[in-house]
Amino acid sequence: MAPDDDDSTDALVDGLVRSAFQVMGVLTRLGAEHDLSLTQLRVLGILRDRTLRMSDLAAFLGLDKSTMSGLIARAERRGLLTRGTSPGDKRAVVVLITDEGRALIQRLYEEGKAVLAPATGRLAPEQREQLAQLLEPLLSPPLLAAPRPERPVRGMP
Amino acid sequence: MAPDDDDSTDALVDGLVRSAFQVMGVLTRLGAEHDLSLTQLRVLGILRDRTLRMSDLAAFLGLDKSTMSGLIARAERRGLLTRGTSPGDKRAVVVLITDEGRALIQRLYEEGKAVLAPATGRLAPEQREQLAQLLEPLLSPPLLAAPRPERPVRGMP
DNA sequence: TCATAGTGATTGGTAATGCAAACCAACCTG
DNA sequence: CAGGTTGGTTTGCATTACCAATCACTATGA
Repeated sequence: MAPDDDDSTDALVDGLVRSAFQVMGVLTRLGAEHDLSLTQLRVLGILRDRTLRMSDLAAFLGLDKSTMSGLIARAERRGLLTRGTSPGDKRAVVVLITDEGRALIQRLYEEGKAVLAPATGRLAPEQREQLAQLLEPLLSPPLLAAPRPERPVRGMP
Repeated sequence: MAPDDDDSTDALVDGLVRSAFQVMGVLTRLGAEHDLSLTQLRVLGILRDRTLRMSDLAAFLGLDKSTMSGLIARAERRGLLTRGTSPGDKRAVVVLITDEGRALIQRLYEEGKAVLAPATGRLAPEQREQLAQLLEPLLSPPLLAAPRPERPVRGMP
């Protein structure tokens, strides 16, 4: 059934899942310290260098459109995001990050790096580079639906 | 401030965070198909080869003890877990996985491997092995609190 | 030994998250 | 321009998660 049902895949999946939970744990804790849920944190990360419409954002996050409304509303109420109307389509709502939101996510990113430093520091710089490169192929075509990005994507998804 | 404030760390953190979100997306979707939340899925994964008390489980997951009660109650209602009393301490409640729970998490693990196969398959077996090995140092001493494990931990955390 | 402090778990209250269904508004197609 | 589609919001519901308070049992010390 599985095309690569060997030990190397087992060990890899195991490591990926464990590292994912570890990273999520860090992000959850870090976000909580700033009253940000994981999803809100992610929204800010996505919008840091992009502007998306509600439905694109929903597709990106794998969430229902209706979920977005409340999510964006709360973030907007806190001044982290703003709603704007799309010039081309009067129905569409584009979500923009505010300066305050940008500052917050930037700060969180720095904090995240610092928290992960004890872990990443266990690798030599060449190893870090190698690890990042090995992860790349796993990320390129996302397994989950992503909206048509206007430009190549970089940074926290 | 950060001890390794270089490009290799930036790229690595970026890759780790993105892969984490990707993995979580897969697990969330997979779990949802079986009416399992991410946390429930994780609980099953943890208890697959272990038996823990409520508070240990809470510490492991980084959640409040009170959160566990409802979580375990729902899983118990579905027949995936059972509560038992600790022999040594009559206050303590140990949580055990049932055969049904074990079968479910095993099935999910297989499905997870299958879903991730297109991604992991982009790497050659040696690369997979190498990636798993590079991840290992990041995982060994967890950044978040973990309960005193009675025996070395393996498998989905 | 027995009162008291501490630990393990549950309960009740509140907020956030997420889905589904119903809905309105704007677009698009014939 | 009528009918269908798409983009968002609203409402209702279950789950998740926290905190504070509570109950049950354990452990401690006078």
